[in-house]
Amino acid sequence: MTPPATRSRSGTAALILATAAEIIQLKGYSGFSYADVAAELKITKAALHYHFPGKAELGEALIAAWAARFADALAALDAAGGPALARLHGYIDLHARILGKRRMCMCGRLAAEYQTLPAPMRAALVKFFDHSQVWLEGSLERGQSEGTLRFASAPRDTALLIISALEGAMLLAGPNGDIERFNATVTSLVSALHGP
Amino acid sequence: MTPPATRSRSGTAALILATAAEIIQLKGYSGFSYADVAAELKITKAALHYHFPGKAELGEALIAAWAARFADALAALDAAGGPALARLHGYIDLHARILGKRRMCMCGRLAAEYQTLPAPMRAALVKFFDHSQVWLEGSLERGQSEGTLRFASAPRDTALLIISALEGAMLLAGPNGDIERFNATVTSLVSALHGP
DNA sequence: GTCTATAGGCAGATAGAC
DNA sequence: GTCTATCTGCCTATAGAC
Repeated sequence: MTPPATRSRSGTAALILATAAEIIQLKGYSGFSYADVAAELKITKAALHYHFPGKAELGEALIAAWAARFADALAALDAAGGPALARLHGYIDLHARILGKRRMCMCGRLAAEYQTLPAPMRAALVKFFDHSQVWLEGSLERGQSEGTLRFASAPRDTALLIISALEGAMLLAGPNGDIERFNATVTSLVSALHGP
Repeated sequence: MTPPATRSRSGTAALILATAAEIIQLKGYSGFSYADVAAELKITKAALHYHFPGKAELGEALIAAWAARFADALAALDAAGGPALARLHGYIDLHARILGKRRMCMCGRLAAEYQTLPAPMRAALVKFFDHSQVWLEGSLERGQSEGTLRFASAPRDTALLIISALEGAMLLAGPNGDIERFNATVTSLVSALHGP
């Protein structure tokens, strides 16, 4: 049995990834430091450099781990094989769960810093969002042929709208702290995809 | 005649605000420094501290100036007195124009960093987004009674959806660099508010 | 208003002992 | 694998001359 990518590293490396992800969701890439992670794990900065040579490499590994977890979640929704509307709600719930922990999507948070990120991190981010878009596009096409979803624009453009709305809603939930606002936005989005 | 808030400061202060806004849109609040602004304006950091005592105060002034410009633009749309759909397109165009300069909404960019911002900046951000929401809500109600806009959820929730989608679309335009993606997202959004 | 000079702190990173 | 110790550089901010 091949272990998942996230666990192919040593135990400490996995702890570092988990801790760094939390801190990045809070402070962003430019705002977090090896010192933050080291203090949280009660090890030294030098130990971090043993596992990840530099901040850029840690950043890459973080996106890769996040993307892998997200891909697993989408694959689980595929395996469940429900109707398109259920898949859509499953996708939305992935985001709602993150917000429930009072954080935002790590990749959305990093996307805000895109212009200042090292090239490998940029590429990984683009790949992450592309994957979501393709998955959603498939679900939307299915919903359209089932007749359970109604939308006027192309499935691809509608997928972009869904991703944008969810990431944007998480962005605005910060300033309000208010999950109710996120839910209201999502309800509005879903009803727009139902058609009247 | 009372000069507008943005120009009540000296010429240098206005230059600092304009330059700092550009840099913050690129690097964010935690990523930008007095050194960046000073270098761009070819003055010293100490001169900046004369006009704005610290980074937090500069940050506050930046949001205030941005909000004032945005409010002026919305007031101009009010004065134009067009139909609801035109108001909506006007609101969207404000964002498209920013993206056309390869930047994103400064307040959206700052919202991503909300958790690490000083309290006065947080409060100013909340106020900014609330103002947009109220303005949109009014436009949506008008469109609904005119019959030019059709949407199933409450005007307030639909306003939240619009703001979220636009901010999210700008967020995702970074990773793609691609204005076409933004436009596709917006088209999808508008068609969802037309009803079929 | 703008400058030089500098303080004090934290960043990312490395060398080498254990 | 983890540590101590240290380097270099940039950060925010201040004092005081011009």
